[in-house]
Parts: sequence; C-alpha cells; structure tokens
Amino acid sequence: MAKATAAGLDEAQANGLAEMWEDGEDRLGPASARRLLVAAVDAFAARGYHGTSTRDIADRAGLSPAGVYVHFASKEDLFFRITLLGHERTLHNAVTAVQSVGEAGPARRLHAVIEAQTTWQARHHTTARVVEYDLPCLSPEHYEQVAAIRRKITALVRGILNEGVRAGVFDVPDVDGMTLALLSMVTDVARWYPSNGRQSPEQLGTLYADLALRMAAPHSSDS
Amino acid sequence: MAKATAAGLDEAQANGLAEMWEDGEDRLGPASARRLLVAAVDAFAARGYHGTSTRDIADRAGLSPAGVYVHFASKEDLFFRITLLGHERTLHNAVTAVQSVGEAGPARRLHAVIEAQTTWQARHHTTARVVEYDLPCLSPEHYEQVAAIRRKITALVRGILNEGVRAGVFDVPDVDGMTLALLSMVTDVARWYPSNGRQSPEQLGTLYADLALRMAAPHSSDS
DNA sequence: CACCAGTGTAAGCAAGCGCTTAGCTCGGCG
DNA sequence: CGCCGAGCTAAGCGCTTGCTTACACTGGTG
Repeated sequence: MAKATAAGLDEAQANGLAEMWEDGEDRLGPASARRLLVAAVDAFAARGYHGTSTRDIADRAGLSPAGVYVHFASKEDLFFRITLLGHERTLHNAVTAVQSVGEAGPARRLHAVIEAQTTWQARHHTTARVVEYDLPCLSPEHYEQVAAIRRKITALVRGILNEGVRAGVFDVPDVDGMTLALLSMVTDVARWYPSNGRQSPEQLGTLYADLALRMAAPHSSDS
Repeated sequence: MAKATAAGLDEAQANGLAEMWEDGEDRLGPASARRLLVAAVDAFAARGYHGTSTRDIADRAGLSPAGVYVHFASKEDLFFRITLLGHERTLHNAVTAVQSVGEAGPARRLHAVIEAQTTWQARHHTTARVVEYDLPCLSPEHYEQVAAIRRKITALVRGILNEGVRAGVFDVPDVDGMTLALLSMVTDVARWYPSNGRQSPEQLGTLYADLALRMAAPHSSDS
C-alpha cells in the first residue's frame, strides 16, 4: 500500500470527506498538507480532539509523527484551520442558499436556509461533528474568530424571522428562542447522522425546512 | 480548606450539580464516592472524557490519585456510572411528566414531555453535557445499555406523535423524522445553555413545548 | 486484646503524549 | 558541478497518562 493511500484515507475518500477539503488548486498547500487535514478531520470526528493523537493523524496521512509539524505549527493549529474553514464554508452555504431564492419573501428564505444547512450537516456530518462539538479546545483567540462566524449564521436566521414577523407572514412570539431552537435542530444532525433512519441529506433538509415553516407560520389556535 | 470542600466542589454545589447526585441515603456508596462522581461530572463536562485525567477528578474530590480506584474500577467505570444514572433519571423525568397529565390527550402529553425534558436539560446542563456527548467513549457493552434507555425515550415521544396522528389531532407527515427533530432540539440545549440568552429552564421548557405543538398541529396551508 | 474489612496514601511503572532536533533526500538553479 | 530550500524521518526529550503496589490508619467485632 502506497503512502498516499495509507490507513483510513481510502475510507475518507469514499465518504465524500476528501472532496469537501479540495480547493481551487492548492491554497491548502502541498498534497501532504491536504492529506493531513482530511486525516485529522476523520480522526477528530471519531475520537474527539483530546482523544486523537498527532501520531494517529500522521499515520492516517501516511507520514511520520514529525511530518505533521512540517505543515502545521501545532495540533491546535491543525484543529483551528479545520474549524475555521468548516465554519466559513457553512456560512457560505447559508448565505448562498438565501441569495438563491432572491426576493422571494421570508417563508421561502427560511425554507431555503434551513434546508441548505440541514442538508449540509448531513452530507458533511464527519466534518460538521469536528466543527461543532470541540470548540472549547480552541485557544481563546481562535475560539473568538470562530464564534464571530457562528454569530453571523445566527443573525442570518434571526433576520429572516424578524423580517417575516414584520411582514405579518410569521407568528413568532420569541424570535431569539426560535432561532436557537432551529439552529439546535440543524446542528444536532451532525451528532447522530446517519445512524437513525435512512434518509438522504436532501430528504432530511426538506423535512426540517418544512418543520421550520410550521413553527413560524400563523396557526389556527390563535386566540 | 478541609478535604470535603476541595477545589471545584463548592462551585459544583452552588451549581445544583451536587443535589442531582444525591441519593435516598447512600446507594451511591460513601461520601467520597459521591464526591468523586460530582467531581467527575464537573470535569467531564468542562473538558470531555479524554480531556479529563483521573488526577483532575481526584484533586477536585480532595483525594489522592489512587483514591479514585478505591471506589471505581477504572475511569471508564466512573464515566459509565454517571452516564447510566443520568440516562435513567432523564427517562424517569420524561415518563413522570407524561403520567402527570393523565389521559389528557396527545397535545397535552406532547407539551408535557417536551417541556419536562427541555427544562431538565437546561437545569442539569452540566450533567446533561456529559451524558449526551461522550457516549462513544463507553465500552461497547456499556454503550448498548445506555442506548437501550435512549431508545425508550425516543419511543415515548414517537408514541405520542403516533397517537395524535391516529386521533386526528396531529398532522405529521413523517413521525420518525419529527421525533428526531424534537429530540435534537431538546438534547442540544445541553450544548449551549446557559450561554445564549437569559431564559430560565422553565421559560425555555414552555417555549420549546409550544414550538413542538406548532410542529405537530394541523395547519391552514393544507391542500 | 487480636483481627479484619474499609478507606486512604506515597511512590512509581509502563505507555503514550505533544513536540523538537539533527540529519537525510531530492529537484531546481547558478 | 555546488548549493539551497522544501519535505520528510529517526530518535528522543520531558512530561502526563491510567493504573498498581505496598503500606498505614481507623472503627467495629470476636
């Protein structure tokens, strides 16, 4: 078995994990750096930040333990790059989804963003798990950078809800609370997918988006 | 400072964490064993299973490193007891909530269970974090025991939804999917509470229970 | 008294940790 | 050719890990 296809990496490729970490040509650096990123995502997702050793990661990437430090300053640096890139792409996914429906009104926008984010979490559940659940392992400065992106995602959803309430097409007593609930629903997909049920990412996206609309819609039991 | 109030334990008590781990008299064993449990919950919640050392735990409980092994066979054993007890109490919380509304109909039952579980996750967010997010650290046998309890909780919620659909008071196209979404919403509270917003556990419980009813209720846009 | 089970500690073992160092190989360029 | 920087490794440093061992103290029971 050649180095480039060392233990675990084939699996990662079958996963669609590798393609998530491909890049225009190589802003991510040489091939080994990209292999390390993919290997690290896989390992972190399986055993968590503290449960993963740098030797684990190096092995999966087909490098010696010291090989990691040719491309990354530290284990935390490697983790940070994954987390930051993952968040940037998640935000981009959300923004793109909202833009793609144009000025179609709050309901369509809400549906689009929830669908896109849910599908994303399911399709990239390995990456999403790393990105969502080990944030406290980041240094305070790095954490803050990532938190800023998270706030943008939250603001995007909250903005759509507020817009809908203002336009009278949503009935949402507690916009902040519902924003939290929606993001929880979506985020949590990364924790369990694909173990419960056999839905495709797209089916799940549609389902959750429909549920979001039900939560926001004016309902008959208004009194 | 006396042993019984070693570093971290005072905080845990102010938390309401300790009271969660009190017991009839002492099915949990001697006082030191209970202190170890509380200390371990606190440490696991803060840094995860792999990020917590047995020396951490012993320190917080005011014991020497070896003191842990007087009461627990291993770090995993300690973690398992926490996880199992936590799950048993969560299940009990859900069942009690449903029973407390008697034969009040699916809507009232759904509201009761979501409210109770959400409130629980918020009030015991430290324990809940340990119990929900490090399950893969359990041995396969222990994991299966805990998974069995989780399936009961899932079945409880799904049962209420099915009941409501049969009775014609709910309109739920995908019962399994909505069950998953509801439990995600509830579970995820442990991840962020209390950092976002200043809601009390009870307020959050009411909010989420109301959202659950909106998701299940027949709605005007039926065609 | 002797004895013992229960509870605790001091010391330390083997293994694993993140990371560094010194040195190798190799392609490109003068 | 000689030289250089990039990529990589073998070896290993200092430290921490989960856990064990050998021993000490205590209160209750014969």
